[in-house]
Amino acid sequence: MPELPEVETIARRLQPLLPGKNVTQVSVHKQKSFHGELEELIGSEVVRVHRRAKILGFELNDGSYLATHLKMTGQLIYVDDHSKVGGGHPTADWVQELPSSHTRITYQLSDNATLYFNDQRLFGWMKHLSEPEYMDLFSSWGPDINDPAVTTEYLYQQLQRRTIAIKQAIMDNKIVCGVGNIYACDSLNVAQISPLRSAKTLSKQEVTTLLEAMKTVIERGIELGGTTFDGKYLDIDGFAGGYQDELRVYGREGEACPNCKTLIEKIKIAGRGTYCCPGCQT
DNA sequence: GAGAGTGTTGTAAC
DNA sequence: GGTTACAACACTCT
Repeated sequence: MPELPEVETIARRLQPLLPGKNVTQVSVHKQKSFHGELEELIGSEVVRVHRRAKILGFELNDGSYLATHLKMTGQLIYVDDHSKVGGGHPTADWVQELPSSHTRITYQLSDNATLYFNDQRLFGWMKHLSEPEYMDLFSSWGPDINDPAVTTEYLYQQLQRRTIAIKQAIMDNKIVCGVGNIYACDSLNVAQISPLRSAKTLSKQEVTTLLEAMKTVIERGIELGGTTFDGKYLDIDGFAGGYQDELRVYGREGEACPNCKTLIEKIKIAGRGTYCCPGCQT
């Protein structure tokens, strides 16, 4: 499930690979997954790979952008050169079989490189946008969680206006971007705050603790290359991330809390599975 | 074999 | 404006 660390990992891996390459051919296998005019894309050169919130943007040489949101099951897989067995960029074995039944778009690039957009559940998308259209994607959103603009003061002011559960609040893009279900659960466990607490009841000290926990957990997620569950998130070479081995509470119902050894519970908040410790998260 | 659960986000309704 | 419910979808699990 791509959240900020997963998308950031993809951006960092693609940045040294894509700039300077041209789009030579595009095959859209599922019309729903692609928005824009294909003809305008052919011949474009990738200038830069960029992430904002959970959106990945490829800046092109004409000033337009190819933007993508992976939603829950999207993957971007990069293959250096299918004809070079064992050469070039290393990939998982199954990558050699692409395109698969879940491949929605295939981009042929110069130097025989290929970029596959796979998306099992068809929620994800790729859009070719002008610069203003691209910027407009973010117009109603707050800053990224790892943006220095997200200070205790900022977050505290935002939370003071909300009566919703704190877990829901930190996942709200209008407040702060990039915190998904997995990292929200883990951050609240680090901060020892109950996900059920109404947002406005947090003291300034608790907001400070929570913010630090969120930034630390997200940073650790980036360091380890993201979280892979059931193969739903994969890096550009088809391999899994590493954070799932360090998860504190997410997906660990019935296991001991890393803080106090109380058994972790699974509850539901706003229709989303939520894992927390009834012992130390108050 | 039917039904529920999964997770992100925009939208519509309150 | 905040909050809530739901739709978009395919696949797994009960």
